[in-house]
Amino acid sequence: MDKKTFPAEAYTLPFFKEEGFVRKLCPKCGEYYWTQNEKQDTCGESGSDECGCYSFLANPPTTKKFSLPEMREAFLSFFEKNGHKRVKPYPVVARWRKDIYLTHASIIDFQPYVTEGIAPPPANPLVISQPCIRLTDISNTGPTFGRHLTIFEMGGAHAFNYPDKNVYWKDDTVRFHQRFATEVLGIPSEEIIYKEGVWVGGGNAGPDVECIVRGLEVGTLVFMQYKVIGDEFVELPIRTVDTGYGLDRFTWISQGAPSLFQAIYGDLLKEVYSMAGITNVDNAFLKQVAKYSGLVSVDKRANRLVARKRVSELTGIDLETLDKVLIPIENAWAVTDHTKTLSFILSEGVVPSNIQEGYLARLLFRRVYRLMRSLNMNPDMLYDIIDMQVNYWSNDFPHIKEMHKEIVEMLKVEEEKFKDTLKRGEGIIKRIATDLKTKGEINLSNSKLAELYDSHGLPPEIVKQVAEKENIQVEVPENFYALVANRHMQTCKPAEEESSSEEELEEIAEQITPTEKLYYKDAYMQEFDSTVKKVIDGKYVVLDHTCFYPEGGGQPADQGWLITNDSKHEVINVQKIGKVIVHEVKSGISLKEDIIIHGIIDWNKRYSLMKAHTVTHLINGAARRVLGEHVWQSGTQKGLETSRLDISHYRRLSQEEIHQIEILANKAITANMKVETTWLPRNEAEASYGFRLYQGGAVPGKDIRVVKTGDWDVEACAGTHLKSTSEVGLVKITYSERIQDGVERLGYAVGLKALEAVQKQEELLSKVSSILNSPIDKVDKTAEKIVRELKEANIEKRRLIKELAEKEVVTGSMQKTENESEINGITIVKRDFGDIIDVNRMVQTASEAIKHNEAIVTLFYGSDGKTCRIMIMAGEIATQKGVKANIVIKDVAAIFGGGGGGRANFAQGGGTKCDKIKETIQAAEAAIKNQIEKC
RNA sequence: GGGCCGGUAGUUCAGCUGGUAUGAACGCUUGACUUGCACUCAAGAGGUCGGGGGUUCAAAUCCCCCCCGGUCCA
Repeated sequence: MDKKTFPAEAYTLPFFKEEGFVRKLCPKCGEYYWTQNEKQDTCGESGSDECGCYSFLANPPTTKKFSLPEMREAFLSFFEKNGHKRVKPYPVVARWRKDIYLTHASIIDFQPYVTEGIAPPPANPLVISQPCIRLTDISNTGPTFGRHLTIFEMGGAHAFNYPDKNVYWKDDTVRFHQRFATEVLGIPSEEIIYKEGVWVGGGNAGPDVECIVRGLEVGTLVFMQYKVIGDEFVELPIRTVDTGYGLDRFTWISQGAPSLFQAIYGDLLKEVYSMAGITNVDNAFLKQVAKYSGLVSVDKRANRLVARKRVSELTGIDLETLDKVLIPIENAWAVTDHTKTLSFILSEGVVPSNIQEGYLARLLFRRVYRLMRSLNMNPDMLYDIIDMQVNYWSNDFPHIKEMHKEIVEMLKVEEEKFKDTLKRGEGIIKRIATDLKTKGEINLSNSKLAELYDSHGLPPEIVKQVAEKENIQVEVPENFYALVANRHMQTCKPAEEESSSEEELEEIAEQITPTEKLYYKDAYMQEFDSTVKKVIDGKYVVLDHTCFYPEGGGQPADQGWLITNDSKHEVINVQKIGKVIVHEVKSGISLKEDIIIHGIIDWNKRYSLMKAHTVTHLINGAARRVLGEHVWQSGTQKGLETSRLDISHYRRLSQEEIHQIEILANKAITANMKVETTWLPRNEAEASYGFRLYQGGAVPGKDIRVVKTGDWDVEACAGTHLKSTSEVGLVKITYSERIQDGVERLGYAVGLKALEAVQKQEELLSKVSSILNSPIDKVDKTAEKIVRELKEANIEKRRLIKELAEKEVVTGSMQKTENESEINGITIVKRDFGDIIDVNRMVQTASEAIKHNEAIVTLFYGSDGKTCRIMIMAGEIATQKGVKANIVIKDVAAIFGGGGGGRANFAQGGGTKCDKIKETIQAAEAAIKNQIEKC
């Protein structure tokens, strides 16, 4: 897609004119910018185009130094004074959205409900300081001296302009920025450059201006006003002012520190330095490099090396020195940053895992672990750093302290898992090394290196370390991670497909007025009268209002009947399409629009599902109480027989924990708690109950249905619920399993079904007890004994076969059926095993015979009428005399319609033409004789 | 959600193009020799080859489905 541009008018604001800003074209990067400084001849931004370099180092443009909390407060109160309402930060885990895992900008908090006009903003205009996590910047964290971080605070001043209500737009937005920078921070007006840009993200777009101060972009003012459809920009009804003030960057320039990390972390960073054994950090040196650090940008395919070379040219410091001094410091910075990110993510109950947001936590942890390893730090120091981070940030984010214990616990479990992975990996590498050495190779190929990372989680530097101990050379290519990405490209298949009939239904449903939902008015309503609004394809029926519950939130759809004066239609499925509820009936040909019907739902089914749904909330609350605050629902399905709830947890559940959860849930049932459902505006619901509401994931809409079960549990939930918990009667957890790393599934039965489940277990136990002929309280001991005896019997059987074989040879009991002939001192022993075609028997007997006499060849065969077997074994001497059993078998097996193979001293074959077995054996005998004679 | 790797003795793993798992090492048992801190030697025990189908005379091995574990990426 071509890069879109906006005309100059889009950026030409009264403010610029009034204040004497002029629009210039930057000769280096080719972008337009606005400045009050006549002499300014580039946009000044320190980036890969080298339009400028940092000039705030040891020379802050502000009148005083700010700490991050001071900067945050200055920002918030400035906008507060200017009509903005201060809003509390949202979580860093964006559970209210299904398209992303993490909050990576302040506007994320208000998408999509506010920006699309579905729900009103909590205030308008508003101001917020939002902790944001950007893992895309993970490899830049460190090398860019703090311009990139995985976690930072975005100061967001937002205004939402509706067609009938304009708050403020571009001009005021830039004025606010200018005033904040000059009046509050004291930055000289002519030092602020506004660079024109085009912002595109999350399906929206609009012009933006980037605010540059002494080489560093400190803020971006975005004017979201388009929706991106294909190549087109389409006007949005709501225009959103989306400003991002980089509070960490503002803090940095206010202190003029060599790096942002020093400005933000202060003593905490010094502690990390000392743990890493980094002493005497040379700030003058750092400053020299920092000046040009804006040129550095590492992405997946490009590299640190090119940027380093350029910095080396500009500073005149040789590459080796740069690396030697910088790498440990950059790593220490990254450790400091990543541990903050981990503290934040884990404090919100993300459990490290191999999927979804849990994987992001794992990625961070493993990176920190590796960085610490490269700094020769003791892994235990991680917990000291985490302690410091928790203390450092809990002043402003108190919930982190509350989760301190759980954060540490999860990290400890995660550390064990990574250690296991590494240990496993070492074994794999060693084996590969031995393998390579036997082949006479000394280099590990790039593809192997990529495979080790991709399939076994072994980072290249660790592979290198281990392999080189084994004398295998490893060259880690610069584009290593691109190689890994390529592996994925090659194997990725495009997946698509969406049923067209569903789309059709959606289109039709849009035309119909929303169905009134009687099940929300009264969940206990079983019958109703209604009018048919629409019949589609003779089987999809839309009513004026209904108490049929459509499938959703893990609760299956209701079933029942739609009855007219002269017909009865079975409802087999109910779905919600848009705002319309569609009943699928077995045959609805006779249903016509506008006729009155009487609806009856299958109440037994529905009532069971209501019990299951309410009990799911109770189990969820119980699990949280037993296991901790990191427990979140990650999936659920209600059913008539059993229901299940998947929860996040970092360990397998013990039986004791399961029993504890079961006990608590049953206590909650007997506590006879009221289940209250209320519709609340999104903002209000979030304010009263927090984001824990979103147990079932993102919930659409302006108003949210809140289901509150006494003081036990509160969730946003669309399901039908009991009035009181005591109606459930009983819940029995029947199983638990691990769905994914970090996700445990609990299965349970409710009410009478729970009793049935217990009775079934009982029946099973008594059945086992009667089979074992043992009293119930001793079945375990009896079973143990029986299994042991069975094993012993198997062993005995094998021993007996061998013994039998030995005896047969010794006593010569083979005589009757055997048939011996001799040639050149080699005896050929033929034997028909009759219907025994168990090769093992033949083998045992043959090997015993050969033990006694190495100068024989056994030619054993058998046939059960369907298949026949032939086996030849030759003793040492016979083999020397030229017997090649495998060749004989291969040659003759065709005669009885089969094949075979093996080695010179042993071969076997089989076939299906059992009537030809005599012939086959004769041929085999002849072939063996032939081989011996020829030798 | 997608991709990749793996599941064989108590443990860590071999087992190539189907043809005896006399599998290897460590651990275990017994004996001998020694008694210092991975002793040595000898003998021995130990395996529904993750589960279920299929192909085949014959499957740990090939094909399909499922289960379990690991891992990378969204």
